Amino acid sequence: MAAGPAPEARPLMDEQTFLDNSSHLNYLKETYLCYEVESMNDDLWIPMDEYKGFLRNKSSYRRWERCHAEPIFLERMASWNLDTELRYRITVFISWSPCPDCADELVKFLRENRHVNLRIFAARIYDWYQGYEAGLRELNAAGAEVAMMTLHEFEYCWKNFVDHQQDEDKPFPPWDDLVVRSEELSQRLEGILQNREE
DNA sequence: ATTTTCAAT
Repeated sequence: MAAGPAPEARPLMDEQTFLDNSSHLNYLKETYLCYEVESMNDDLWIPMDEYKGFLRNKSSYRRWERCHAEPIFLERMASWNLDTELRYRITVFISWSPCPDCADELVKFLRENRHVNLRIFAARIYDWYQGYEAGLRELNAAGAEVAMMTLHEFEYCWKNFVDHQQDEDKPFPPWDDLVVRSEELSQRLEGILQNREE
Protein backbone atom coordinates (compact mmCIF):
# COMPACT_ATOMS: atom_id res chain seq x y z
CA MET A 1 0.00 0.00 0.00
CA ALA A 2 1.48 3.33 -1.03
CA ALA A 3 0.84 5.49 1.96
CA GLY A 4 2.08 8.91 1.00
CA PRO A 5 3.15 11.45 3.55
CA ALA A 6 0.30 12.41 5.83
CA PRO A 7 -1.29 15.65 4.64
CA GLU A 8 -0.06 18.46 6.78
CA ALA A 9 -2.72 19.80 9.09
CA ARG A 10 -3.49 23.45 8.56
CA PRO A 11 -2.41 25.46 11.60
CA LEU A 12 -5.28 26.84 13.64
CA MET A 13 -5.44 29.64 16.15
CA ASP A 14 -6.13 28.83 19.77
CA GLU A 15 -9.46 29.89 21.14
CA GLN A 16 -8.29 32.47 23.64
CA THR A 17 -5.98 34.14 21.12
CA PHE A 18 -8.86 34.52 18.70
CA LEU A 19 -11.22 35.85 21.36
CA ASP A 20 -8.67 38.25 22.83
CA ASN A 21 -7.79 39.64 19.44
CA SER A 22 -11.33 39.98 18.20
CA SER A 23 -12.89 41.49 21.28
CA HIS A 24 -14.49 44.92 21.30
CA LEU A 25 -13.80 45.12 25.03
CA ASN A 26 -10.12 44.37 25.35
CA TYR A 27 -7.69 45.89 22.85
CA LEU A 28 -4.39 44.11 22.40
CA LYS A 29 -1.25 45.50 20.86
CA GLU A 30 -1.13 42.82 18.24
CA THR A 31 -3.03 41.89 15.16
CA TYR A 32 -4.09 38.59 13.70
CA LEU A 33 -5.06 38.22 10.08
CA CYS A 34 -7.03 35.24 8.77
CA TYR A 35 -7.29 34.77 5.03
CA GLU A 36 -8.93 32.56 2.46
CA VAL A 37 -8.83 32.45 -1.31
CA GLU A 38 -11.41 31.45 -3.87
CA SER A 39 -10.97 31.16 -7.60
CA MET A 40 -13.62 31.74 -10.22
CA ASN A 41 -14.67 28.64 -12.14
CA ASP A 42 -17.72 28.70 -14.38
CA ASP A 43 -19.06 31.77 -12.61
CA LEU A 44 -18.69 30.14 -9.20
CA TRP A 45 -16.24 30.96 -6.44
CA ILE A 46 -14.38 27.77 -5.57
CA PRO A 47 -12.53 27.69 -2.22
CA MET A 48 -8.80 26.99 -2.43
CA ASP A 49 -8.07 25.40 0.91
CA GLU A 50 -4.34 25.31 0.25
CA TYR A 51 -4.36 29.09 0.59
CA LYS A 52 -6.26 29.32 3.83
CA GLY A 53 -4.64 30.33 7.06
CA PHE A 54 -3.69 33.07 9.45
CA LEU A 55 -0.71 35.14 10.48
CA ARG A 56 0.11 37.88 12.91
CA ASN A 57 2.13 41.08 12.95
CA LYS A 58 5.77 41.04 13.98
CA SER A 59 6.30 42.84 17.23
CA SER A 60 9.62 43.99 18.62
CA TYR A 61 11.07 46.61 20.89
CA ARG A 62 13.22 47.46 17.87
CA ARG A 63 11.18 49.59 15.53
CA TRP A 64 12.82 48.28 12.36
CA GLU A 65 11.96 44.72 13.24
CA ARG A 66 8.27 45.40 13.56
CA CYS A 67 5.89 44.69 10.76
CA HIS A 68 2.16 45.09 10.48
CA ALA A 69 0.18 42.04 9.45
CA GLU A 70 -0.69 43.38 5.99
CA PRO A 71 2.82 43.52 4.48
CA ILE A 72 3.40 39.99 5.75
CA PHE A 73 0.21 38.95 4.02
CA LEU A 74 1.20 40.73 0.79
CA GLU A 75 4.47 38.80 0.79
CA ARG A 76 2.64 35.57 1.34
CA MET A 77 0.27 36.30 -1.53
CA ALA A 78 3.19 37.06 -3.81
CA SER A 79 4.69 33.68 -2.95
CA TRP A 80 1.55 31.95 -4.24
CA ASN A 81 2.12 33.18 -7.80
CA LEU A 82 -1.58 33.24 -8.53
CA ASP A 83 -2.40 32.72 -12.21
CA THR A 84 -2.99 36.11 -13.79
CA GLU A 85 -5.36 34.50 -16.29
CA LEU A 86 -7.78 33.51 -13.52
CA ARG A 87 -9.93 35.57 -11.19
CA TYR A 88 -9.50 35.31 -7.46
CA ARG A 89 -11.40 36.53 -4.46
CA ILE A 90 -9.37 36.95 -1.32
CA THR A 91 -11.12 37.43 1.99
CA VAL A 92 -9.28 38.77 4.97
CA PHE A 93 -10.44 38.92 8.58
CA ILE A 94 -8.23 41.17 10.66
CA SER A 95 -8.36 42.40 14.25
CA TRP A 96 -7.47 46.00 13.35
CA SER A 97 -8.39 47.78 10.15
CA PRO A 98 -5.38 48.73 7.97
CA CYS A 99 -3.38 51.82 8.96
CA PRO A 100 -2.78 54.46 6.24
CA ASP A 101 0.57 52.98 5.17
CA CYS A 102 -0.81 49.46 4.91
CA ALA A 103 -3.84 50.78 3.05
CA ASP A 104 -1.44 52.35 0.52
CA GLU A 105 0.39 49.07 0.08
CA LEU A 106 -2.83 47.18 -0.43
CA VAL A 107 -3.99 49.76 -2.97
CA LYS A 108 -0.74 49.34 -4.86
CA PHE A 109 -1.21 45.57 -4.84
CA LEU A 110 -4.76 45.88 -6.17
CA ARG A 111 -3.64 48.17 -9.00
CA GLU A 112 -0.97 45.66 -10.00
CA ASN A 113 -3.23 42.63 -9.61
CA ARG A 114 -6.47 43.34 -11.40
CA HIS A 115 -7.32 39.66 -11.35
CA VAL A 116 -7.72 39.76 -7.59
CA ASN A 117 -10.77 40.94 -5.66
CA LEU A 118 -10.14 41.76 -2.04
CA ARG A 119 -12.58 41.78 0.85
CA ILE A 120 -11.45 42.98 4.25
CA PHE A 121 -13.45 42.45 7.42
CA ALA A 122 -12.00 44.19 10.48
CA ALA A 123 -12.96 43.57 14.09
CA ARG A 124 -12.06 47.12 15.11
CA ILE A 125 -11.24 50.42 13.45
CA TYR A 126 -7.59 51.32 13.85
CA ASP A 127 -7.84 55.06 14.27
CA TRP A 128 -4.56 55.65 16.00
CA TYR A 129 -2.72 57.29 13.10
CA GLN A 130 -3.70 60.49 11.34
CA GLY A 131 -5.25 59.87 7.98
CA TYR A 132 -6.73 56.49 8.77
CA GLU A 133 -10.05 57.55 7.25
CA ALA A 134 -8.48 58.54 3.94
CA GLY A 135 -6.55 55.29 3.90
CA LEU A 136 -9.73 53.27 4.25
CA ARG A 137 -11.44 55.36 1.58
CA GLU A 138 -8.57 54.83 -0.86
CA LEU A 139 -8.69 51.13 -0.23
CA ASN A 140 -12.39 51.14 -0.90
CA ALA A 141 -11.96 53.28 -4.03
CA ALA A 142 -9.34 50.83 -5.29
CA GLY A 143 -12.05 48.17 -5.33
CA ALA A 144 -11.56 46.50 -1.97
CA GLU A 145 -14.66 45.78 0.00
CA VAL A 146 -14.06 47.11 3.50
CA ALA A 147 -16.45 46.12 6.26
CA MET A 148 -16.57 45.40 9.95
CA MET A 149 -16.75 41.88 11.29
CA THR A 150 -20.20 41.13 12.61
CA LEU A 151 -21.44 38.14 14.57
CA HIS A 152 -21.59 36.25 11.28
CA GLU A 153 -17.88 36.77 10.55
CA PHE A 154 -16.84 36.06 14.14
CA GLU A 155 -18.72 32.78 13.99
CA TYR A 156 -17.27 31.98 10.58
CA CYS A 157 -13.70 32.57 11.76
CA TRP A 158 -14.32 30.65 14.96
CA LYS A 159 -15.40 27.68 12.87
CA ASN A 160 -12.75 27.96 10.17
CA PHE A 161 -9.56 29.29 11.76
CA VAL A 162 -9.73 28.29 15.43
CA ASP A 163 -8.64 25.06 17.07
CA HIS A 164 -11.39 23.57 19.22
CA GLN A 165 -9.37 20.53 20.25
CA GLN A 166 -11.73 17.69 21.03
CA ASP A 167 -14.88 19.79 20.86
CA GLU A 168 -15.48 20.44 17.16
CA ASP A 169 -18.97 21.81 17.71
CA LYS A 170 -18.09 24.27 20.41
CA PRO A 171 -20.12 27.38 19.62
CA PHE A 172 -18.57 30.82 19.40
CA PRO A 173 -19.08 32.60 22.74
CA PRO A 174 -20.04 36.20 21.97
CA TRP A 175 -19.08 38.89 24.45
CA ASP A 176 -21.53 41.38 25.89
CA ASP A 177 -22.81 43.88 23.37
CA LEU A 178 -21.03 42.27 20.43
CA VAL A 179 -23.94 42.89 18.10
CA VAL A 180 -24.46 46.45 19.24
CA ARG A 181 -20.76 47.28 19.08
CA SER A 182 -20.26 45.84 15.63
CA GLU A 183 -23.36 47.68 14.40
CA GLU A 184 -21.97 50.94 15.81
CA LEU A 185 -18.63 50.28 14.18
CA SER A 186 -20.29 49.45 10.87
CA GLN A 187 -22.16 52.74 10.90
CA ARG A 188 -19.01 54.59 11.78
CA LEU A 189 -17.13 52.86 8.97
CA GLU A 190 -19.91 53.71 6.56
CA GLY A 191 -19.53 57.34 7.56
CA ILE A 192 -15.79 57.18 7.00
CA LEU A 193 -16.14 55.58 3.58
CA GLN A 194 -18.69 58.19 2.58
CA ASN A 195 -16.49 60.90 4.03
CA ARG A 196 -19.09 61.98 6.52
CA GLU A 197 -17.11 61.51 9.71
CA GLU A 198 -16.45 64.46 11.99
C1' DA B 1 -12.57 45.88 35.90
C1' DT B 2 -9.21 47.95 32.45
C1' DT B 3 -11.56 53.09 27.90
C1' DT B 4 -7.19 50.75 25.33
C1' DT B 5 -4.93 51.33 19.19
C1' DC B 6 -0.06 46.14 14.46
C1' DA B 7 4.46 49.45 21.64
C1' DA B 8 6.20 54.66 22.58
C1' DT B 9 -0.26 60.20 21.25
